[in-house]
Amino acid sequence: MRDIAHDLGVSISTVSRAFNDSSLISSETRERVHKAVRGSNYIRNMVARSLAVSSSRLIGLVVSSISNPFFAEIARGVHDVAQSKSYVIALCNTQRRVEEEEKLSRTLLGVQVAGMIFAGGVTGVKHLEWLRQQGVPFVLAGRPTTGLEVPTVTIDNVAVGYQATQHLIGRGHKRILFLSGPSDSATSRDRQKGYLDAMLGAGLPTSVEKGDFRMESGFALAPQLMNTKRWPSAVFAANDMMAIGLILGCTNLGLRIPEELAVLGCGDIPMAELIKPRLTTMRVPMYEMGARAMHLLIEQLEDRRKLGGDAVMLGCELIVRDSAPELRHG
Amino acid sequence: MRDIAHDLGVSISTVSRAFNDSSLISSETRERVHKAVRGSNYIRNMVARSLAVSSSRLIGLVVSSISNPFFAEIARGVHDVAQSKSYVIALCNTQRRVEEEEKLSRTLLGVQVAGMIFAGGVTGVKHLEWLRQQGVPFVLAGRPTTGLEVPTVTIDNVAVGYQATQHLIGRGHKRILFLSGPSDSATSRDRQKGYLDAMLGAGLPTSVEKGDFRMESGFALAPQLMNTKRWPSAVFAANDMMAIGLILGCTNLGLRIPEELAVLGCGDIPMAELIKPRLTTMRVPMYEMGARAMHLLIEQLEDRRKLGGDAVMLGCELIVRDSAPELRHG
DNA sequence: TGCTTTAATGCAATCGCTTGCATGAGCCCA
DNA sequence: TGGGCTCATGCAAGCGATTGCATTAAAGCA
Repeated sequence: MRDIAHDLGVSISTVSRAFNDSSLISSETRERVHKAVRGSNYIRNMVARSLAVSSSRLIGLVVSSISNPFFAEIARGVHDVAQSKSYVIALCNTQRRVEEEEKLSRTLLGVQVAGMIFAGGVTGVKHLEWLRQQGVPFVLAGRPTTGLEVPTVTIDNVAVGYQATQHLIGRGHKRILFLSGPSDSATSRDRQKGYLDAMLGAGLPTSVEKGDFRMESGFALAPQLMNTKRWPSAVFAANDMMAIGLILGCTNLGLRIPEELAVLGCGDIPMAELIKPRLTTMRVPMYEMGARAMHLLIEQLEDRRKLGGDAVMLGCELIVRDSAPELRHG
Repeated sequence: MRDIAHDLGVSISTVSRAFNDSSLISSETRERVHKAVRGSNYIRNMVARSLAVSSSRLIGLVVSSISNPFFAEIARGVHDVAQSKSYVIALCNTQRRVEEEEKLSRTLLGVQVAGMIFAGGVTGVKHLEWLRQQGVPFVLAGRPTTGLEVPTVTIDNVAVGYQATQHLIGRGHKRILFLSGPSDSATSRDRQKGYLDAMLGAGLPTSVEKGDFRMESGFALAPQLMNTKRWPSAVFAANDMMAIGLILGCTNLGLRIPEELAVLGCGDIPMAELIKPRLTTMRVPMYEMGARAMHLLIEQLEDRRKLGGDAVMLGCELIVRDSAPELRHG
């Protein structure tokens, strides 16, 4: 920057002002500076800038498991809008270890991140309170707010469960089983609530089987169903993996899907459209979740008043494929 | 830091030296400082430090598509070793757009990254030369070196193809077909070379079918095979998706796997062990690739002499499952 | 005791950029 | 013509650390 100032015969301040689009500079000079910069291969030192203005354009993104495709999608959403506003993101992977999360927060504060986004993971309220006290804006993506008033973007899982169940009911199914996730999963509980609401609302009998989100529990359900005298005509699984397991299990036993059993999943993971029959499922908009989270953060960053807890809830989209088609089979 | 210095009645320099484990300080003072720091909630400002020492502990990680599980695994590998050496990583996603890659490089240079890792993607030699000229250490992960002498970690795909084919040959297969990827894929070409080497070495006839890495091309191969009078006894597919497509296609047509056709894939994507029969495949160590890349980078960072181009080639591990088992069927 | 050596500390400049304030040039209006 | 304005620019003091050099105190040695 010194060099550029010197070449142009102006002061360093002037060059700096040109960069910052200050109104204290003539547009003519601004142009001269920009031209000179393009001509050189000067790259502005953002570290020095950060120090001077004591705020950076770094955003800390704390993810509980980057190799989980869901979180990778969130990361992509965050990244894309960050980039469009010329923020750069510092990625941290906690692998679900709480200690990591706290240590990483300190590290991120050390590099003076302008804000943070927590996706998944298990940060305690205490930690979040400490964070707020440090004065870093942050937003939570895809996890419940745990009591604290904090900007959050989540999935409305009750609505998801309700909508999915409605689809099945609308196709004439009467006996619909819900295959849940582990009982400590808020996600699963909410989806189950949506399921129950829809069933009770329609005056239908409910029936819940407990799973663990892994494919095996879907697979294991298949023989169990067939031993029942009147098995359900449809199953709504709390996630896609279990739904896929169920499909595989049924196919294995010669039960035809969707003719003899409709299966509806939740998530729309890539595998959903690869399996035969292709899985009908609720698409959870992870990318959008990341993007919205970043937008929320930017709002806070640009307008410090808005430290309040806007909570945005995203809905899901039903993706109708073959395992629970538009028209009822059989 | 000023506060701490003041509280302890020492100078700022002393505190700084305590942090840096300088030998110019008594161990007693060092302890006093550290204790005081633990007591306060002071967090060292790494931005200021970076400016002063003109080097940061930020590593730029440029990935061509973070939502691709392969790259996510690389990212995890990079992240883990970075974290263990207290580097923090700045993630950039290019979505395969070359312009992005160059713009992002500038951004990363602007935040004074200590080094960069490029995973996947398509950076041209020109850009790499420019980067080197800028004096930033960098390493390439999972892409060919394109002529320039640059530290790189890649998969030895020729060896992979050879090893996979050997496994099939060792199980008594004589007619083995290779299902290739698109012809502009160096990865596929190398695996094919390995296949050819192994087959010719064993005096067996070779036969290559052209695919495109997508599941469909595997699926489409199935009927094609069955129309052949003597179909091969085994297929080695250049990636898992095609192998899975092939399995689905065969199952669809009633061809039994592995009894009537053995199938061997490449990649070991999560789906590989979910499909029935579970896919025998070559595991490509993406995580390790990221980790090694980061190690290579750290070497350069800590010892500036080593700007040379160590190229490490990772082998793959054969994961024997059901689609091409240890013992020959049929 | 007096002088050299060594170890521990403080001072102040520096990293590259921002920004409040001072300065000076040109302009308008009385 | 001169005083007040506005506009563009430069000066210099930070931002929060690091670090070469000076300084001081303690210790060693003759």
